[in-house]
Amino acid sequence: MTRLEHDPEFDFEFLFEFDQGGEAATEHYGYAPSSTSSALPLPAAHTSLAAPCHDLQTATPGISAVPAAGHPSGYGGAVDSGPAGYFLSSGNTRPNGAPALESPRIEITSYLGLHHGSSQFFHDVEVEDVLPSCKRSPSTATLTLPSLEAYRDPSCLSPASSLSSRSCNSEASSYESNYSYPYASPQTSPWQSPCVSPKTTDPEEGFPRGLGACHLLGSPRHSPSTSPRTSITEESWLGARSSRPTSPCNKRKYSLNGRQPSCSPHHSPTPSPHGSPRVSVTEDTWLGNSTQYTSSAIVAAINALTTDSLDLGEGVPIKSRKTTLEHVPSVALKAEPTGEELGVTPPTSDLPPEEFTFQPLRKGPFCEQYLSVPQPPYQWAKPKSLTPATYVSPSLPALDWQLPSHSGPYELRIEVQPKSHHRAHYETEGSRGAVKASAGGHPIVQLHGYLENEPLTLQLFIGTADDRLLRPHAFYQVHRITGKTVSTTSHEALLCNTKVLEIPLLPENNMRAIIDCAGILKLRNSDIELRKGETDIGRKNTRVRLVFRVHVPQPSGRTLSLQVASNPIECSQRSAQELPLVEKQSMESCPVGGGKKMVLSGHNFLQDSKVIFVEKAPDGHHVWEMEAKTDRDLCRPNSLVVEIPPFRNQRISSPVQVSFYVCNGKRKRSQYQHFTYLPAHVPVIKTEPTDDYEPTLTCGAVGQGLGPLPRPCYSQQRTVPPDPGSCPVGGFAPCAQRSNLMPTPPSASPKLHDLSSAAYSKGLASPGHSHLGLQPLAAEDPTLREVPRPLAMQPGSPEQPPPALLQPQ
DNA sequence: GAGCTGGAACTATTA
DNA sequence: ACTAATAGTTCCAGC
Repeated sequence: MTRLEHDPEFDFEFLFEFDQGGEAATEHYGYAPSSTSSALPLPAAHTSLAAPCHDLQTATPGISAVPAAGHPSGYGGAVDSGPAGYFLSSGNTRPNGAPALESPRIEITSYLGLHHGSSQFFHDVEVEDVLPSCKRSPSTATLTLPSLEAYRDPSCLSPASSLSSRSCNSEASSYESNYSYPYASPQTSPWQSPCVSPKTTDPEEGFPRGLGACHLLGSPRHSPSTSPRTSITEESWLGARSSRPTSPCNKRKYSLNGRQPSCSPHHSPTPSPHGSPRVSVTEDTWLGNSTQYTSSAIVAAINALTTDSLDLGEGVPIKSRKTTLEHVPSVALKAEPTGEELGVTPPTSDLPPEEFTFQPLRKGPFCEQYLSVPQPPYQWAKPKSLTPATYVSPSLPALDWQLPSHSGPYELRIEVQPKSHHRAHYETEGSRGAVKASAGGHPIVQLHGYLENEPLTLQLFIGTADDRLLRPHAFYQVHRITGKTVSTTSHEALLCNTKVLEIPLLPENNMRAIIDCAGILKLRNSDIELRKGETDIGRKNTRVRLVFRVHVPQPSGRTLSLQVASNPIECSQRSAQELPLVEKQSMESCPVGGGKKMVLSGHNFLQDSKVIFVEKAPDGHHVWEMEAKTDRDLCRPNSLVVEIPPFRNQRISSPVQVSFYVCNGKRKRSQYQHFTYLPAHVPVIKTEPTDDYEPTLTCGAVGQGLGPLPRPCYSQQRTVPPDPGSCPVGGFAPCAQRSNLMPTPPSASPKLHDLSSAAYSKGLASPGHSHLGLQPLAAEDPTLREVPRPLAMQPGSPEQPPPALLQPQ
């Protein structure tokens, strides 16, 4: 097969149509309700993505399970003849403009709530938003965050709540910064978001829409008020701490050593992330300040609540929860009342039927996921403070979706890669600053091909750097850095447990952004691993990537989403100091005979470093291992010259993908790097991924500016099945992630593909599959997570197969 | 004084 | 079960 044959799919893009026309929606999946879109300036539409996007993704599983008569699930939902996907029925819009869901929707299983409670939640919020302002419930102001806090898992909040991150502040600061944001204009503001009601008259109007309101950016931890700190009294703060799960206390015995006097929450050295802001925010303070809060603030608060709920679902570390349980009585008491206080009112008749359907889902499975936690009494539908315009439909791709880095004239490229090492900070620490570039300065990202005058929003989140599909990293979160040294405005958003930094991409800057505002926060493994549904382990899972996304509005009203991931970044202090790291290799392949010299550049190379070539069987075990000769004399801490060993089989007929790693000791090994042995006498096959696009392909958009060597090679980016022919997708070099890194080959003219029904219906057709099949199963369904992914889904594969082909098996 | 950093102590986990 | 090695967290100190 040839790639060309599949180009259309290969290059597929995620085109999200806001359905302004109303019909397109049917063709593309999951889309923003026309109403919403119509009300919002295009730019706004993409800016923030929102939770909604998660809705889709999260919802998918559940939805897909349903016969979905005419209800395409989320993005993939497109059913050829069916009604517009998800929220798209153009003709079926709610009074408020929000598209009405079709009856079948009821079939959505609770599953949605289970893993995507957040989305659901968002959805609810959105729904609420849709409600006329007159219907808003004043009760919003009565939201008793503290109670909710009790449930909240600090860890979940940790990112935001962490003192170190000064989330409270940062959040607040975010808002503040937003105010100052030059592009606050509703029309042009990069922050604009479909989520935010354009009609808002709130003071915060200038503030990045969507971001504040929709995204919760306002993370719960962040006091809605602009000055969280002030609103937090010392007492409340301490109190909050006390509630902290303080995992360390449970584990550590510093007290015994005298190092840490007490584990008492009150004395906890590390202010509980969770605690705090929320808990610390007394009703009084909240209410008191609330007056100054705009609807956005309220939204943020609501979001916070939602976040909590989310946390309960996914984000809340059980450990924390356990702690909470220890205080169950109080918690329960608090929580219950809170719900009451919240004045959560059951969905009223005002709400479209569709929206009601969500109720059960949310409460049921969603909460069940957190068995140990008392169920929050509050109801999702409650928040009604949002303006109609704030309704946001789930339209943007979920964070764990694999998106291309370029499409048509557009290309999102990392002009300057981040350093391969960046010590992440814990919540208990102060910030360790922004991620830097290896040559000094900071990473730079630029969107090429965009000629409009409308600013866009660049999103940044911390993604994984393992061999699986790129997805938000469970143990790391992006941390917004502010200060004199930070020149780039940014805003924090929280999407389903993942912090997203939103940075303006301005035409006057050539759509180029210097990422000097992004730090990395490390969450305690124990907190994350214990949360239900989390299957990833934190131990030795210390590599991340910066993932950038941009949503480009298309003339057609659709939105093109592009994504690019940086080179891996080692975030562990120890690993960074001890483990060898290969950043680049001078060659990607050579004939089976070997003998050629390959230069590795990276870190922590020793004269005693060994380079081991390995061929792995599909099941992971090593079929062949060979130590390559290294030139000790040429060995430098940052470079190593190695002679390619001959492959075990000199008669291969097709390229064979092997791996190699640098070893400094028993357990000090670098990540696997990939290398391809080519048949000795067979001409290089054009389709061989590695060779064709060598220079650019290299990590495509990602690799530039890294040095003399052709390209950085990271295992996760370049994994090619040993035998291309065995690829389930037949010829496609299967690799979702690759797409992010590798530009389309010249021969394959980029085409703007939208996630049309055609493409997605295939993948979505079968119930139970995640939309597009691109979405990491794991993220959605723990059970699926355990299932080994077919090679076709491996990120490292050379090319990204069509969505339809990437379905999990 | 706060934010960054580099180091290292101390605990937890794994081999 | 015990010990050593390794990894994760937290704390300290200097800039």
